[in-house]
Amino acid sequence: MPVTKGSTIDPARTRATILEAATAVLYERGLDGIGVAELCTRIGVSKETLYRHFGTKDGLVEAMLQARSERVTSWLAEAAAAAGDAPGEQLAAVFDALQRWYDDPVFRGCAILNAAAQHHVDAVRTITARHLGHYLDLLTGIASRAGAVDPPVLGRQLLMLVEGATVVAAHHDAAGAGEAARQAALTLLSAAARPSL
Amino acid sequence: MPVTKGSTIDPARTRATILEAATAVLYERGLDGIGVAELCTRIGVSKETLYRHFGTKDGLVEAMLQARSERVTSWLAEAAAAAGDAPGEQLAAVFDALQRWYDDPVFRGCAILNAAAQHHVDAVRTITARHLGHYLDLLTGIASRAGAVDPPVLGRQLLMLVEGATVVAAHHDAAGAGEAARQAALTLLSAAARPSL
DNA sequence: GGTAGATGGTACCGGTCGGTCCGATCCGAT
DNA sequence: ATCGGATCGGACCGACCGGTACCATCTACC
Repeated sequence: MPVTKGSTIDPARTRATILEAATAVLYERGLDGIGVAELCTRIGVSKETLYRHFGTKDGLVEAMLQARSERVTSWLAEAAAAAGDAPGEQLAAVFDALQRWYDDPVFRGCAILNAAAQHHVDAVRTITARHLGHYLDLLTGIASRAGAVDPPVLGRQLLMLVEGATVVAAHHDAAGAGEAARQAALTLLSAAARPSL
Repeated sequence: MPVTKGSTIDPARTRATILEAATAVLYERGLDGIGVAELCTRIGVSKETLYRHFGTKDGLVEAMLQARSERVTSWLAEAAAAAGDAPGEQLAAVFDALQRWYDDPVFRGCAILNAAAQHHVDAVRTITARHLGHYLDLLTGIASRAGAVDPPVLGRQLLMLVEGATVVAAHHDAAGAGEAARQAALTLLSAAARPSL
């Protein structure tokens, strides 16, 4: 957790290190749950360095949420891709990946949605909307390849299952949330692909 | 018992007024987005009165979330009950009620989940879990009366749709979120009630 | 009219907030 | 050997935080 500055003074590396450590601490404590001073001691960096890299606390938050969105989105997309070409398999893989996330002891819900729930800054709302948009694209693609009658609608319903499962896992009971959502998702997928049955 | 009434101006009414006004302001601004001083001027009450009724800011927050949970839960239950005895109709009524909520210009997601996303206090987490539990009871009851093979599982899946629709409506696009979720819910209900088809 | 509780208004408290600044130190390149 | 950028550690700032104290005022009941 302390700054592991390799052999070089490398601003880019310092920035990345701050980002990674700050993400963990702010996720655990909440954006307003820790001040900049304590945050800096926890991640082992001076206030001046943090402010030189990110300007303001809000700047750090935005950079961190943006990075988190990209990481999580590609992580889900890769989980789907690794499951092969069958849309049903890809969808199941997405929810299996989510369940693994829910089982992480530090899981506290989606960091981006948590941030949007408390921070009214426009930049955060923009990042959040785009984040959900990326999820929607992934799920709509699966719906489309499954031959759904109305892929955008099914994609949206699957997005609701993803987000709903995350909320339930975070605030009610994480055990089996991913599996329950996966089963519901596959039911919707089948019904949409063969509406006559 | 004749005693007790030493009161004069009606503290209970004052308390209720504070609770109602504070709910609106804190929902709009976020729990940490406004200080007690400004909050008091906004709701037209002195700090001393507020602190005498609720002890601390956290006390106010907890009382407010508890009241909100009860109001919203009974509101949804009544919407379902008003739809008659058919489980499918009741379920549809729930999502129709949600869509009306989403269409409110001040809609910013579920106040209770928003609070839980930022506040790590145990009392808030407890209120949130219980709140979701009440939703779950309502939906599991519908699932059961619909003859679902496994009412608890279907109830949980329906809960995910409710919460997912709320998240999507709050942070992505409110238009038609309730309708999309309703359609998905009815599909799940049909599939669970007649698994052989 | 007297009295007691409820309230408003306001000054005040210690602490913490986000953010700035400066000197000392470290490091890689020259 | 030296120099310049990156970093650290901490002092410092004004503003605001949640919370308390005090007092004048108001209102309902006697």
